[in-house]
Amino acid sequence: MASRAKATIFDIAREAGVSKSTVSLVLQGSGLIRPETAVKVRKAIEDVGYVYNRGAANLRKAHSNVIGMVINDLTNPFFAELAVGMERVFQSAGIVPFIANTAENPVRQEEVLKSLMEQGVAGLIVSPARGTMPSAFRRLEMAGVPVVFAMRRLPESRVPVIAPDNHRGAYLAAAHLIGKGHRRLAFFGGSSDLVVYQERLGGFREACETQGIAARDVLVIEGETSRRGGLACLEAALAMAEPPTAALCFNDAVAFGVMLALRKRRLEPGADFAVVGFDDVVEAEHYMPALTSVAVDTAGLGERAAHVMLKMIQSRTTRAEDHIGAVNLVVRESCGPDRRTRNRPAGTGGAA
Amino acid sequence: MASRAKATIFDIAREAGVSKSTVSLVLQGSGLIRPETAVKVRKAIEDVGYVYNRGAANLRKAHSNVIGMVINDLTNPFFAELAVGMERVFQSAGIVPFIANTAENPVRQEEVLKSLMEQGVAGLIVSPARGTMPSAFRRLEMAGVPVVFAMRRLPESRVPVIAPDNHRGAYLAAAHLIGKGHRRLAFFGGSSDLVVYQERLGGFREACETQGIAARDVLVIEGETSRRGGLACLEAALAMAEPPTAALCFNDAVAFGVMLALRKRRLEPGADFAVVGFDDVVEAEHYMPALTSVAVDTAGLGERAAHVMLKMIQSRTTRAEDHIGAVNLVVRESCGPDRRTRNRPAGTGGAA
DNA sequence: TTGATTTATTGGAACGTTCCATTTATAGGC
DNA sequence: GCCTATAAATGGAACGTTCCAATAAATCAA
Repeated sequence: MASRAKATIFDIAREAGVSKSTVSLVLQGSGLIRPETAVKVRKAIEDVGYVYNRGAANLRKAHSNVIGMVINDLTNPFFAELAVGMERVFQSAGIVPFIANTAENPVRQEEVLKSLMEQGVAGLIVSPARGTMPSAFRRLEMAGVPVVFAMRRLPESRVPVIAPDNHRGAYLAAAHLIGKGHRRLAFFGGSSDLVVYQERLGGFREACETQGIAARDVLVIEGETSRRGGLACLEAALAMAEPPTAALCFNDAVAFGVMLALRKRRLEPGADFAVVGFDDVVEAEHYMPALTSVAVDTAGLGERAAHVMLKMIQSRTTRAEDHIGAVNLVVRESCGPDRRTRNRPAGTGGAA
Repeated sequence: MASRAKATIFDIAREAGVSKSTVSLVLQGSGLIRPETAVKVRKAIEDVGYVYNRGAANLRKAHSNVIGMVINDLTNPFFAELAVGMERVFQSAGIVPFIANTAENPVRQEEVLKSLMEQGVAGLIVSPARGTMPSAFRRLEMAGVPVVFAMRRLPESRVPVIAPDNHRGAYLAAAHLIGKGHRRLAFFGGSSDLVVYQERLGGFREACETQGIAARDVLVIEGETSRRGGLACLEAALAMAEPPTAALCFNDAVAFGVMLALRKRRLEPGADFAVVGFDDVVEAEHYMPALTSVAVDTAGLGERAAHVMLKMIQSRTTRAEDHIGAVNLVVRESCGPDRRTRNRPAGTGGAA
């Protein structure tokens, strides 16, 4: 019952009447030991309540089986979905990934990375915090620990990236809006220190140019990538002289904020102002109205990142190909046609 | 640039022209070494790109500084909030907690716990997966690892629990509904194999009895604790002969599902059917209509759990007091009066 | 100067594994 | 029976730390 000092491989060796080496072999499932012996040993392990000391083992083995996942914002359901995808593949490889949150704080991130390294992780999947210095991952690189960036990338870094095709996603979304007759468009939320932001905004701009929207008719408002940020963006936009009639949001959280702000002003998202999100989190489908959003196959990206990581570890390299995931626009109910265009054809009722 | 074999304490000793012991002392911030020596050593550490091997250290030190958090459903924002609270206090103690997800799967949970133990965690904060066998934590207990249950408890277990006052919360919510004139009440979602469920349902029932609601007028429908579950519950309820006019939901996710189902049927949550959630996740406030919910101070509970854990580790005990957190009902817009009652006083308009 | 005290530094033995090189037991070939 | 081949089990050294006991250097009291 009560536990004296922790049991070691020696204790169980004595218990089973074999040598420590034999126990070690059993622990590793070696085929060298006689089945009956193995059984005997396993019983002793059970009886004594032995717990394997991976730290000690790693001292010799050089490679642990711990993989860390460093996330910039645990409260964003998006990252939970990403984690779930990763876990699926790690689980089947017998690995338990450890998740750590940096809360979008580079200093905290530094601590987290340090701790993970000290723990002797075999590899790291990271969504870097905003404002991460390029140097932040130097230590990892020096130590030869495989690192994969998921969703976000750093300006100049040779770390492989698994991310969706942000440019294309934004392009599709903007084109959709324009196709619906909107002529004054906005891009809401995010900030320019994020590479993702550049990419999404780039796609948005390209669509506008290609489809003949004048530069002065596109409004870009940076802001927090949260509901609150979206709310602020919409308020700012509607305060302008000639406000936009549609917006592509940096992500779904921003879009939800925008819809909320519209409701507060007794405007109907979709009918009165079109909004498109990005990421297509599960809530998007369940919103009222359901949010049109760029689906990035989050869980799939997570799986992909995990696979790449596994391969890197296996081939003990620190390099790998980037992977840009396909995206597609999921059209739901959050963007009707521009009202001005809409009034010309048959008058459709008001309530959605 | 390229990294040869990992640098050890010996390498940096040679580099700095001191002994390994001195380096070790510096690493631990001992006051015994001369400041200038310490500086010299620290420089060498930097130059060589040394990373501390905590596994090796733990071999001697017996106590690591790793704390694990085992969560049953990472995709529920509720748990992210809990984690954030914990992280706040661990961070100030210089500890990086590792989070692992069990996805509500007892088998996976077993693996996760095993892995964490092997890693030599100093303590574990756990929200056990549904269907966890009481024996699942025996090993931990045998090994003397401090464990705290957060939010959920196991039927018979001496592990300290940090949880909200579920009974009281449910009581308050039900009383609120009854006070609004509702006479046919439902309890939606959750399943009876969860202790939390028993507690919440108990509070609900007590309120009904106390306030004179006949037993045959209270409807209990178990279901998934997710949006989807809520949807199903509402459908089932409305299909009955004399459907309820209000529901307390097991948690906010269920409540969101219920509201969604109402909308699908062109019913207005609040006006046509009252719904109350439980947990008061951040989204509750931002829903349309804003969800009345039982606030449990999730982050506060997380902080509390972390503090208890720290204290247990410090006093090397495996026992601690339970902590039942205060709750309060946050009234928003998701529950108007019973329609029948409402028609009697002055006619208030329809739209909320 | 000498010894006692304090201050800095150091060597060596653990810690719990793995893995290589051996040893011991078992079987096979002749 | 003896030698060899195969199978099964073992002892010892190593892994990178910590910590104790011991040493070396500096300071002080006489």
